[in-house]
Formats: sequence, C-alpha cells, structure tokens
Amino acid sequence: MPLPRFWFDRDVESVARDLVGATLLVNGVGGVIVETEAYDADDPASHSIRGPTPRNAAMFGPHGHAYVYRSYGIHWCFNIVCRPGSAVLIRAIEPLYGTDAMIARRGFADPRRLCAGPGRLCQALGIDKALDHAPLDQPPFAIDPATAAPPIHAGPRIGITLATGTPWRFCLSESRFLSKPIR
DNA sequence: GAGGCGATTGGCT
DNA sequence: GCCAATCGCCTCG
Repeated sequence: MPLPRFWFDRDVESVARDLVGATLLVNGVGGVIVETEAYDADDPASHSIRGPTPRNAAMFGPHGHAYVYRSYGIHWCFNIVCRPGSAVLIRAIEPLYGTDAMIARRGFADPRRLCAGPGRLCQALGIDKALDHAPLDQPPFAIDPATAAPPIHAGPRIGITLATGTPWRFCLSESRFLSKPIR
C-alpha cells in the first residue's frame, strides 16, 4: 500500500528516519531509499529559514508534495515536504527498478554510483523542476513504506556550513549505495 | 544592479 | 585533493 499524504504530517526527523527502507518510484523507475536528511522550519541549514521565496515555495505548501530545486545551477535535488517549512532531502537509493532507463539517463552503468547523491538520483529518475509541488501519492510518483524497521545510522548532514552538528542524516546501516560512507 | 555563494558532481593533478 | 560548471537567491549599495 502506498504511503498516504498524511503520513508526512509528522515531525520531519521522524519522517526522514522512517523513509529509509521505503521504496521510491518515478514512472516505475526507482528503488529502496538508503539515505535521507531532515531540514526543519527553524533550522539554520534549511532553505526555509528566511521564509518563503519563489524557489522554496513548495516547502510552505501542503505536506506529502515534492520540493525540487536546482543545486549549484546544474543539478536537481528532490525533497518531500512535511510540516510547513520542513522537508526531507532524498540523498540516495539502491537502484532496483528500471535500471536500464537510469543508465540511459546517466550514461553510466556502475550501480554503486547510479543513484548515490541527490543530483545523481534526480538525473537517474528523471526528476526536474516540472515535478516541483507534485503530490507524491499520485503518478508519476509512488512511495511504499518499509516492510520492517531496518538498521539505521544517524550522523551529521553533508555539504552544509550551518548546524553541522545536528545528526539528521539517516542511512541504511549496511548499504553499499550511500552518497558517502558512514564515518 | 552587481557580486558572492550554495542541501553537487565529474574530471584532472 | 582541487577546481570549474552554472543559475537563482541573498546582501548590499
């Protein structure tokens, strides 16, 4: 059973943790989420800390929708909106479904690097600005919950300069598909 | 209106 | 390990 939108109407740290082990599909292409990060409304590292802008507007919209933004002017990053101003960044998945489509989009076949990183994941799954604000309980999206609580490692978030001590990066402990190894 | 910078990645030293 | 690519937003002036 797909996750209903109200499942995301919880504190963002819990949602980020519970998304590890869930299956994310975009038009049937995807796999198991192995790495997430939580960003909260009053979080100095969050795009939402200074209030709504055209870019981050989706973070202040309804929960259970996508927030897609351009990173470094080049890549796309995919988030799931929770309560207002909070979202979970999906950083890596284990590629399982439609891997031929992922390889075609990425031009690279190494499964370890196919979806390991927020920019790579969006390229492999075909996520871009067109999906900003899109509801996640409807096509092209489908998210199914983890069948059992997997072993999870929490640590500091990656690539940020503020709030670097907050342990809101959640990884599937034994996964070989993380964007960066657990320390 | 100009300048700086970022929740990144890939290529080269 | 270092650095360029490239664009929207923020901070000034």
